[in-house]
Amino acid sequence: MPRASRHRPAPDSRSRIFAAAAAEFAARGYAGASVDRIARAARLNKAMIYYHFRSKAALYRAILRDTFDAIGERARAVAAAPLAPDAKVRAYIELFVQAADARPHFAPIWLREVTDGATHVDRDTLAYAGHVLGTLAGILREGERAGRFRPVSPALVQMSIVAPLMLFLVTGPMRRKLDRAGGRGAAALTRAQVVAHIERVTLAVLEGRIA
Amino acid sequence: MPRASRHRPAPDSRSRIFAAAAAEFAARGYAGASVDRIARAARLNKAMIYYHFRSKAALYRAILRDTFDAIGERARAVAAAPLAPDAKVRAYIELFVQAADARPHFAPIWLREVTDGATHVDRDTLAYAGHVLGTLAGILREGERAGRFRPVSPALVQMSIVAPLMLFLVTGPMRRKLDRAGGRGAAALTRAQVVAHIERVTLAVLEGRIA
DNA sequence: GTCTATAAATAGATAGAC
DNA sequence: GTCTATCTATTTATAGAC
Repeated sequence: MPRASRHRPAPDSRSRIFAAAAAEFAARGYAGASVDRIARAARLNKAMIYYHFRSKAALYRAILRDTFDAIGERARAVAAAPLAPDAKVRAYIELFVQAADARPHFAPIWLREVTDGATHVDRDTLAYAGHVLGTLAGILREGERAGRFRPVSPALVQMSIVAPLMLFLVTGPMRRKLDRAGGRGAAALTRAQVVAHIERVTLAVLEGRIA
Repeated sequence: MPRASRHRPAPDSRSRIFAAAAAEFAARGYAGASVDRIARAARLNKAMIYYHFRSKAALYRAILRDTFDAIGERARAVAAAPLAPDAKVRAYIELFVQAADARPHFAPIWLREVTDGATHVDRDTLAYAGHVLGTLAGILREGERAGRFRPVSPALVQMSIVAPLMLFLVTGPMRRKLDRAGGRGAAALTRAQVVAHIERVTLAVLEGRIA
């Protein structure tokens, strides 16, 4: 979590606001989130939020930016690592799993932001998201040149990776309710199952191993 | 779109509210939607909404219910049709594509509802959603018994089908902005491409054709 | 840095005339 | 069925004391 000034230690209040806001935006979405509730969760009052952040929108953008900085950095590291193409793809998938661990609120926030038509993100953060996709495109191109991958649209691959993962992460409560209201074992699905499935399928498609 | 009474023809105002509300909920989510804006879009005033529907929540639930009625009915038809297991799976996938055509606002609304933790749906509609998943489970079991499918978790299959499709449907504006802010061809992805990919991969997994 | 108090706009919902 | 007017609660945001 970044802070306002690099000269002084981060005041505890700012990071408390940051964490409370991430939880609130994740749970209720941008429109549903209340600055008052964020303040209460951070054990502060509203005025302190406006002391640290220009507005509700600026606070929201700071959270999005923070995550994309982290994902973008890791994505570049994966692309630059001395790994075979298939290992890079696996590492690229792992990257999002780890990002979900480190920032559990990112999946719901980003899913909503996308559904909102990307109306609240700033250009810079959007450019960061573009770079992540660009990194995947680079990995795929490398695999093609090495004769290991078939040509597949990077956007399609990205969606096949991220969509099931995000939806799994977000459907926890819903799957439990579904089971309670009819029982079909949807709640028993594990993250490991989903990730293994994504890795297996993605590499099979890229390596042309689908008969 | 259902109406309040089956004895009199549906008043135009009710269906106008229904359509305007679907668009508003899709664009802004439950919390972000404004009853006032829905009324204006329907060329009516707020009071008329409360004349036809008990509350904002009831209006929202009516929209969810309407779609799940339609999907549930089609799902049952697919399961009961005299088709081979692989054809049934293809038809099951098609079902969601057609539902997205008939009700373009369903994908964003359902994606948000799920992200909200399924807090606004009523039990009955949730049970309907459960039946749809149950139908898929039946198709898969039938394929297993016929020796055509390997055993795979129905919830995992459902997620692999619906997640990329929904995310594709919802990311239109976002993908266009992504291309404008860096250009990676994300906007060029077509629905046909996505659906073909989903069908190919789903059947390959079920039929054990992944080496 | 942290607070209370409050402004100003908007929300969902209702009363009651026609 | 359709309207205007309004009640009440909640929203984002700010002023100003400490």
